[in-house]
Amino acid sequence: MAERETYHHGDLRQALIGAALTLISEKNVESISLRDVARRVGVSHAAPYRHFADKDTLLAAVATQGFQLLHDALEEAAHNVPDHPLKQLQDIGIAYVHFALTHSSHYRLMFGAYQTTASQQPDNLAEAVDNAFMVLVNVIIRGQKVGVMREDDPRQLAQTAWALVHGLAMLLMDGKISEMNAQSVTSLSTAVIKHLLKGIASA
Amino acid sequence: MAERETYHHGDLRQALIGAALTLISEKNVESISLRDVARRVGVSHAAPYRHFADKDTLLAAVATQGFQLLHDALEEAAHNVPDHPLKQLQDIGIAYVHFALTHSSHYRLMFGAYQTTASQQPDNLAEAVDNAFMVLVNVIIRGQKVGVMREDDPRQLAQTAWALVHGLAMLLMDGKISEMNAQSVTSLSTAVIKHLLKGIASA
DNA sequence: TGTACATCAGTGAACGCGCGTTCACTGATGTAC
DNA sequence: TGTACATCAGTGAACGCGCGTTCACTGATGTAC
Repeated sequence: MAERETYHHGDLRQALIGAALTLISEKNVESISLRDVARRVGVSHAAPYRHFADKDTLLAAVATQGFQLLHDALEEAAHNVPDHPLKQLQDIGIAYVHFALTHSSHYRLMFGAYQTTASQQPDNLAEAVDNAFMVLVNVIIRGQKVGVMREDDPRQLAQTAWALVHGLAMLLMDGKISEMNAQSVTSLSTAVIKHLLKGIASA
Repeated sequence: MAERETYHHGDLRQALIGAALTLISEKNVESISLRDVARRVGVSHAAPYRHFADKDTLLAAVATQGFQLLHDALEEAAHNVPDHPLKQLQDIGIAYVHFALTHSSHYRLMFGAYQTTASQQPDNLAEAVDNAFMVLVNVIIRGQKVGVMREDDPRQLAQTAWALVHGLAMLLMDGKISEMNAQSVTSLSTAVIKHLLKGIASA
């Protein structure tokens, strides 16, 4: 597609990741092919093999980038009310669901089944996942220090919160929960998260 | 594979669904093909078209059957302590996660992305989904009547619980939450669900 | 500044593959008389 | 009880397809002297 004046691309690696991302936002993850991605960049379909061992490795890189974006989105949400951990946790949750729904195809890739079986699982993927997760954990630890959250294992509380927003996002994406009664996704998320917060807040 | 003595199969429709289920339990959903399924039953690869419009329709039938199984598993869990809605809700949640993890490939199909885009969405799929969901709703309504649960919208409380267990099951299946510290899935599920229950129980 | 050479990035043809779906067919079954 | 015929289930060849990956290659780049 794109025209190149030089024989060498310059930064084909990043370009391929970017193209994969664009394609993912256009159609669903399963139906994008390595050849599609190469076409998009305007490069022969064998060229990607100079930068990625195989298709899965490229997709893993895209997934890694997704977790970095997610991390940034959560961090940003956390910075709005830095002194109110409970509200912070709520905002992070809402931002989480919002991110998932506005990047649904990317999000699906990040959590896709094949990731588990992928031949090459780059270490920075696991690291990126953990970074995003730690945003939750840290807010909870702060909440406990300030005395507004229960003194349970903070990682387990974070896993609970994660499970809730992940599940909500997925059910919405897959159409299993329909936003009936003209209820917006945000207000539904808010309500759902508040139920959990009642369980997390110290009595 | 299987030998047939008669030209006509008898109940090819059910046999195909069954074979698809077996294949799904052996490998992941994306990699099973219609031809695989037909081979398994010992029938030509064109034969399924006498019973299903296309591949998606067959898979939708398999998904529907999955939701019926899930419904039965949840009902069974609910019947153990019929007079204690909070405990009941907890048991249902644990049973839910257990079902998902012991039928992971089937479960993935039930919630798969393609379901949303499927050409033929049989009405009994939506019905089966709703039946399973109603197990949750009904327990909550009973809990409210008995006065042990908050008086929020029961459907929304049920959606919250659903999101939690769905998310937990998915994160575990996808290896995003690892059962570290030799903590069993059941004890993790129990702990996670208890956090939510604190939010749902009436103060 | 110029040249030789190693290294690396991208090419394009080719491989083998299995898929979903269609089609004209044939074998089996049931029903009306 | 026997026959004619419509209906339906399953067959097997064929279609067109795009995929992931490999390979020997060529064009570009940088570095040592």
